[in-house]
Amino acid sequence: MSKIKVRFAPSPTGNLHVGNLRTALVNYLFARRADGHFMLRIDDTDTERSTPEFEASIRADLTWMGMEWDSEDRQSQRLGRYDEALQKLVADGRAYACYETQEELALKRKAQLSAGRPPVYDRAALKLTEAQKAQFAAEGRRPHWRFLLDHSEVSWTDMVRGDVSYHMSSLSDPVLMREDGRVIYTMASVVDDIDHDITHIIRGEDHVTNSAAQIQLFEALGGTAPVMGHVALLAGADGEGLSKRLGSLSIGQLRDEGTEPEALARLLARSGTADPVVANADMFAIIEGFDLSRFGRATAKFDPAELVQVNVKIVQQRGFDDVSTQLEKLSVGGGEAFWLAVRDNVSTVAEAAHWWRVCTTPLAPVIDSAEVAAAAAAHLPDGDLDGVWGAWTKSVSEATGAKGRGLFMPIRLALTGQERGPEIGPLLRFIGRERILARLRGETA
RNA sequence: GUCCCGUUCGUCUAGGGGUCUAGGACACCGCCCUUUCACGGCGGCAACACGAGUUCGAAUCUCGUACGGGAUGCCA
Repeated sequence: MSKIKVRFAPSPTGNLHVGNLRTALVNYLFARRADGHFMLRIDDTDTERSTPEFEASIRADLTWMGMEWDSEDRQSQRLGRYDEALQKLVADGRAYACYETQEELALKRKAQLSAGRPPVYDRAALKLTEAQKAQFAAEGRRPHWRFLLDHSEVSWTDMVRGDVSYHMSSLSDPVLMREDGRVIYTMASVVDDIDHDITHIIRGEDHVTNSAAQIQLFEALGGTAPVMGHVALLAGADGEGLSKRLGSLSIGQLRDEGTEPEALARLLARSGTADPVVANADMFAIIEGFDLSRFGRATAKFDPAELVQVNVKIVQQRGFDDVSTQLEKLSVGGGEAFWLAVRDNVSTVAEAAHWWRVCTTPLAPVIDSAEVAAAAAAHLPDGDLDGVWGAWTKSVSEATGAKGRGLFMPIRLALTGQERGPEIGPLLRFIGRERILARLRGETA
């Protein structure tokens, strides 16, 4: 048994959304789990829509998620191979030239549809005589090429869907090469998978009919089809397809909103399975627990609210070393002590900046109890403010008789202006004596 | 239109004829803990899309209906 090798093959015609990223992640985890090889393949044969910017964005997203690839290739560098493959197919009688224009084909489809028949290509080009083809050539018309499907039943055992079979007669012969000589994904992908020795193809269920046709292509090209796995698609929280709302679930936006990569990975690796989403940032644990056969066949919903919940837990587990660079960028000071003081009260790392501002920039205090505030000001211990919280509040309590919430809430409101937040004690040294006293007097400071 | 696939607590799902008064996780609610919030502990609420059929017995098998997703490109 050769080593397992999978690939993620995005086309740089747009930014990744959670659905795409999930496909990438599933491949990545499958490879890592099996100690296999994870390849990145850039499917850039659609030169009209592919851009270097999208490609850079895709790479950035994968890297951000921690999915290193073991090798990479791009289809635009392998054009010669596709021509060779087409030649072989033509020689073997499995590919044939077609001369219909796109308008003619569209018309044909429409007619079939209104006649209540499936819009399958009628293979009219197969009946063209040599003279007719010569005539087209003389007119300067160039052919596009189709794969001659064997109208049998194709079946395979799918890694997530079990036994699948398709009657190929309900499919159109797929176009392999455009009129202008550019290769179509259907063939390029198969040629690549053969040349790269891909052993398992894992992709979304939107590819099942592709897979059926491609299995015949693999065989026609002298290879055997890899093991297939089609995971159910992800839908938005409302159940609608993800592609319809690219913007709201783009990886870039999630990242900007403070999503931690491990949170996304955790959720994406588990949604569609029965396994609980564990908020643990350990990527190794995610790999260990990954099992493709646990994925269901039903469309899973991706709920951003759940992502937020997982994310909060991941953030609160972050050690200072994990976030120091980010805090620096946010101009949050205070070092490890500050992070430890606030991390249980933030839902994103960026929110630490909020509490840093509360501590270090002027705010309007809320004086809920003038008596407690005055006593607090009077009893604030001299010297280092670290660790004085207990003694300080005790003396304030003795002086005023205030206890519990009645004691702590006025101090919290005076010092932070808010009812909720991190424990006050560890924050004192960051607010500073002067500011504490001023705020207790009700002054904006 | 045609072809695939799907439909179990709010969500992700377990389950493949009797063990299902349907299990788990997350969410939610309550209680406990607590010097805010959170964490943690304990408990609770809550689902087999609908209709026929097969069977002694159906969440599980069959058919139909409804709804949803995908495919049906000289996109990937």
